[in-house]
Amino acid sequence: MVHQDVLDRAFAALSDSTRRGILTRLGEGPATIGELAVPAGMSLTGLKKHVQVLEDAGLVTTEKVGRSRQCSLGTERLDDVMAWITFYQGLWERRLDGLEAYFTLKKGLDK
Amino acid sequence: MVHQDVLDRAFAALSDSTRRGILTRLGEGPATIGELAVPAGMSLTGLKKHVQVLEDAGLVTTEKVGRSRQCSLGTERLDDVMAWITFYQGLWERRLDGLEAYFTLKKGLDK
DNA sequence: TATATAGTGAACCACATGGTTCACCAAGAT
DNA sequence: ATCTTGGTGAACCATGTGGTTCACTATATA
Repeated sequence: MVHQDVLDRAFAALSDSTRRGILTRLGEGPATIGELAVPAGMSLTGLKKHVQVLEDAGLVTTEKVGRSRQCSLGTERLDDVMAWITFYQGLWERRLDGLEAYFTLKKGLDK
Repeated sequence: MVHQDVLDRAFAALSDSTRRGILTRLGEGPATIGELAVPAGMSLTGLKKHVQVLEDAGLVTTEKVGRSRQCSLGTERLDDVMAWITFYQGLWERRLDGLEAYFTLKKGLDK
């Protein structure tokens, strides 16, 4: 799928624990590819790809400084992701309400 | 990756708009594979696979009734997903605080 | 200037994903 | 008893993903 919307890319970027780890690390401040690669136990090339995915999703910004690349948390605040989750939880709660209504009705009919 | 944790599976399941559409539809009440396949413009087999992904993530439960299969919203409330997003937004806000502190400091030094 | 270091791109690999068709089975309808 | 319908599993296909190695560039450092 070449054409993914913002939600697709954001959710996909977050579906990997290595990438979530990178975000967590960057929450403490910027880091280079190498500094991120060591704790991830991964090659520079491999880690770079993860950063690319995060950058495409707007979760990370990078800047080449000297011979290394500084990675920082990006501009995407995940508001849309949060909104979708909240929306879903609304559906879910209403589903529960429906079940409760059903059982209440059933109880009423039983007695 | 065979061993995915709950977050991995949940985020991955939500990273596809067809699947998010299925969840939205199921928020209005249960539906069969066929009823879900029509609006998705997809074969029964294709749609069944999406439902399987959602079921593996705990987002959907299904039950065979007669010759059709009833799909409903599952037990996964996405609390952990919500928690992660909230955690991330915390990181992000603190990052902003850091920038603000920096500029405040810089301003102080400039004058 | 020579050497070490940080990152990058291309090529490759195994496996996952998102879809299809086809053959089949079980359950309803006639 | 036959026919139709809803769903399923297997096989297949193209593309994506998560990782590697290797050759290379560009920047520091000695």
